[in-house]
Amino acid sequence: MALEHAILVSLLEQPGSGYELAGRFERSIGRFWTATHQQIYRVLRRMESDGWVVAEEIGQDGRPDKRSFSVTGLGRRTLAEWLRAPVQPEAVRHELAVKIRGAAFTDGAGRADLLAEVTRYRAEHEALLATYLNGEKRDFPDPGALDVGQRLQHVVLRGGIAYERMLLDWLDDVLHTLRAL
Amino acid sequence: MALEHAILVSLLEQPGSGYELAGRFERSIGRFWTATHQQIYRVLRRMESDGWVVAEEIGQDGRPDKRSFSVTGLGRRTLAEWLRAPVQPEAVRHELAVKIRGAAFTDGAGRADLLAEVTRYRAEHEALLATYLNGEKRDFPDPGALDVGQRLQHVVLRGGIAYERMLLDWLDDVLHTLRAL
DNA sequence: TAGGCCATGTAATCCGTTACATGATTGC
DNA sequence: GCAATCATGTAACGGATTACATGGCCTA
Repeated sequence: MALEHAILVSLLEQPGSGYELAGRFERSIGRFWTATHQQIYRVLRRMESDGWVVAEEIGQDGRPDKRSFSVTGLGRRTLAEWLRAPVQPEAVRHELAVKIRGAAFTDGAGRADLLAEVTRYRAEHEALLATYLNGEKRDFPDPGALDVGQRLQHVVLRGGIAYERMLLDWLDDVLHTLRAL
Repeated sequence: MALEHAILVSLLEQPGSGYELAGRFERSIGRFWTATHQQIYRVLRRMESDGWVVAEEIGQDGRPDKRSFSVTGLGRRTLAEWLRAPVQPEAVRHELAVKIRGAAFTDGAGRADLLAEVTRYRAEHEALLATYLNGEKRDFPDPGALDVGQRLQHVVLRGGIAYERMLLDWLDDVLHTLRAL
């Protein structure tokens, strides 16, 4: 129910085409809201017909034409209204936790497999933390000299970093627990 | 794609009716996998016709009859197979992060509203942490004397506790950042 | 007597995922 | 020559959400 709003925020930060938005959802915004290009094009069409965004046709040579979207006054007001509404309780879907509790009903081989999988998962998140820390160094080298938008982007990134650190610590706890069974 | 598996784990821990499962998804399992009773009944019907679970009709007086489900051998094997598969990358949906970045495009009143909302959200999660800690004291008073299933349930609960603590710290960071704008 | 709990469902709609489709350009 | 990137879509399916429906019992 909030892909529209994530798109509005992204387009306010920087206007762009559906393709460019899909790229951002793969990178920065994807840290806290995921979407595929199919979803983005569909929602963008609806947002356009509702007057939340307008497209500017940009002819390019050597490249397909693109439609660059910007947020209208109505879109801005719609976002402001949504910002005032309470945060909806989020749908939790933590597959690894289900698997860990499920490990009580497998044999030793199954548990060894889970241990290997947790190790792999941990390495993935260690790499993700490294890219976050890299991005922080690159984008916010001097935290004292940031404008409002950058300070807000930075605090969200710090949330991602805190989450990954917490996750790595907990995965170590999980590995110890599985080894000690 | 894994509600089935969450239900299998829950029914292996303790057989029960659709209604009872819905209650568990509101309480303990809902910490890492949410589902409504409508979803549960639908999936349960499919699982029954696939032979993953069997129902036992229990007539009750003064109460509607209920159908108590247990996991079959096939259900157990299906779960074991799923446990061996890699964890799917999770779909992230962090509405609050979208709102924080969106706050760059509102006025002072909008930001004051967001600050109030973050404060409310923080209180909610403080209460949630308290219930987790309470549950930990109640269900795992002596961590040295637990069977395999309990140790796994405990490590998952510790994950929830670590998450809530991390979240509260980050929300303090967010509140400071919003106040300093 | 009103509201909450036990117990199970149907129907409509919306959202998300997966697969498929097109076509030019640039770099290895 | 092949793969990746840019750029935009359609179609089918399945999962999730929301609303509605039934009905008896128990407690304040």
